[in-house]
Amino acid sequence: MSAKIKDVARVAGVSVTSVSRVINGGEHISAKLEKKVRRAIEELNYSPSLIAKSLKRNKTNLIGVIIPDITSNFQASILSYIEDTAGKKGYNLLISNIVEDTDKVVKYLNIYQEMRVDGIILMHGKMNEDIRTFLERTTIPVVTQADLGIPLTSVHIDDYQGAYEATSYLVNNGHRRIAMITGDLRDISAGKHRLEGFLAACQHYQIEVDSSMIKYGDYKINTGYRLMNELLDEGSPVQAVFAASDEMAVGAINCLHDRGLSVPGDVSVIGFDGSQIADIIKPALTTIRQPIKQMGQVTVELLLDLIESVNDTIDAGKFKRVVLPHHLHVGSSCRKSDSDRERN
Amino acid sequence: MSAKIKDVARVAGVSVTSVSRVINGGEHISAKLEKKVRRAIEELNYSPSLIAKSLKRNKTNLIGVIIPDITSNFQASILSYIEDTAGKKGYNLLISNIVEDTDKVVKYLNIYQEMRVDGIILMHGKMNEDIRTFLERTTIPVVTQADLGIPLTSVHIDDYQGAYEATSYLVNNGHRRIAMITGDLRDISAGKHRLEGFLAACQHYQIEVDSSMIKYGDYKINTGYRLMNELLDEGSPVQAVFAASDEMAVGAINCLHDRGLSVPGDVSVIGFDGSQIADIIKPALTTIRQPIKQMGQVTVELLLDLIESVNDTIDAGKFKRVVLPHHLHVGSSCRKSDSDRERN
DNA sequence: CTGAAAGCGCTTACAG
DNA sequence: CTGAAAGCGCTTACAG
Repeated sequence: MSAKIKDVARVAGVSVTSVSRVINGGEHISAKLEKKVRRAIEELNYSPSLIAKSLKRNKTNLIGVIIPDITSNFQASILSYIEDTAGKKGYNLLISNIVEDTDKVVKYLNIYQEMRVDGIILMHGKMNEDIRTFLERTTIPVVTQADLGIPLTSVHIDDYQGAYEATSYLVNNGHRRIAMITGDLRDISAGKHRLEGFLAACQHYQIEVDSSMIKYGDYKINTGYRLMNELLDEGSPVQAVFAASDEMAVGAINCLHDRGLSVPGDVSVIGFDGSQIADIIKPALTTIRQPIKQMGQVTVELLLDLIESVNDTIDAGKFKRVVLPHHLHVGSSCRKSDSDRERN
Repeated sequence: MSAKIKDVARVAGVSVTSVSRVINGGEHISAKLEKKVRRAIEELNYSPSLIAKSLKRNKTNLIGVIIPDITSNFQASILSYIEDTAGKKGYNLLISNIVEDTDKVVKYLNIYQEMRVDGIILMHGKMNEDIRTFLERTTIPVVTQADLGIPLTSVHIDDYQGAYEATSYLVNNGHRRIAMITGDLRDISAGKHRLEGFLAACQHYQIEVDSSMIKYGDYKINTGYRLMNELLDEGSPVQAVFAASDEMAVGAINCLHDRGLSVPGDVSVIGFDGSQIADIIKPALTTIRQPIKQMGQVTVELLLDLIESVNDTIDAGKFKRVVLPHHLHVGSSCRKSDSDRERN
């Protein structure tokens, strides 16, 4: 139905080789020939098939992205920078929203493989055997935004350290009964490291933390609300809560408000991520800010490096771990004590 | 480097035709042959090329989606339902985030055309000549979530009516000085219709509205904040504000708070969309709720109908306009008067 | 039930 | 500077 390169060649009265050359540029061609071809393209409203081109060139300019939850503002923001950076380099994004369901990952990875994407970006932090097997076997360049315990190029912050700092901040402002609303146990990267950072800080400051003070969530607002409720119902009174995501922190704050407790008057709340939601909520959320823009950009840049060096035997098997800086952003959701002698 | 169908055929000792048949199913093949092929596939870790398959079958199972701003929770939510519905039907999404920059649209539409996507979803509401020309020429099925003034299948709510209801709600609760923070003038769908609905309601209730009471924005939080500031600085005191998006409403509320004004004590604020942000903000936002899940699902269903009927001459040229129901969701961001005799 | 061969729409050595 | 022809990795009539 639509015109092919052959049709253009016929109408222009030249060979398909020449048509291909004027479209792709590079080689020298006479102005006269070019004009004829351009006219024919215009006349036929010709649009070259990237599918045929991809098959021939063995390159699709496609990047597959696995994202845990696109409705998370933090993740959507990273994705927007990934899209922007990739788009400027001529790459398009194939996106799979796994809704935190790890079982879907392998299914999509296989589709990416069959689509012959040039590279894959993994934003999730959970693992299973199928994923591991796929990643070990594939020859497609991969960059992950988590520490999956596999020799893979990755870019992320130091989650352990971030959690340690968040907890220390609470301690240094006079809190002793600190609860944590953490991530999924199966999240072996951010989730695991943030919990470990919390526990390490508690140990350092000789703060007792029993299991009733730790609730496992999934980074979502509603979960933060529900777990805060459990915390208030079950345990001894808490002075502060460290949530492993801003969204759970917001859920916790809303729960506290609904139960007539003031933040930070009665309970301090600190979040993690530094997404937009932290700024719009009242009180403004104190949180660990991740460098969102940089994470998106660096991820794509590293992936493109891998894609372009895929034939260099020199770089074969090399991978990088990039740890980006985070920082504590102080809002108004934590009570401040005057005696914070040990800040930072 | 990786195995082709030819390799599988060689290892299995059969023809490529047979390999293709066991992979795609459908035709009858002997159990013995199938076993040989399966074993070879396993042995070679063979992954069929969807690129080659697409070229041959003239079908990519790709859907291109143009999204104005993926960091908007409302849009991201719709996208997640689009992704889910499409994924279940075996389609993958190619996503382009245009960051509200209409000039990017045609660029991406052309890429979609070259990628031979099976269908296109348009989430934006702005138009220009290039977009119009493309849409009139293309043979690719398109579904839009706006009324672009072109014979195209579309699914959206009645924005005019929604805005009319929102404004009426404010009036019926005793407000007379009502400002509107609306969308971009170039948004000829939602933006235009919501403004018209507002103006019509004002006229109906004989409410005077001068141009200083209307501010043009872009649906984002920061813009809502800035425009609310302008409203307070310039004009006579407002009693209520109708924002054309929840995000701008939240920005307006934060601005009011920062200036020491109470919502809804001093000023009522009503939003539009019914995204998650409406629920998490304090006070809970009164807003016009759009059926987000349904919008995503119906959009994909209609697009798949178009894709599958593309060869039916009977359906050629037919298009549908689907108008989905919205409803007023009452939160706590609007002052309620006892004398609301005319409540809808 | 199975296979040889043409063809999908391009690109790219190779030759002139 | 230009073109004929092979080939990218599949699918699918057609024949047996």
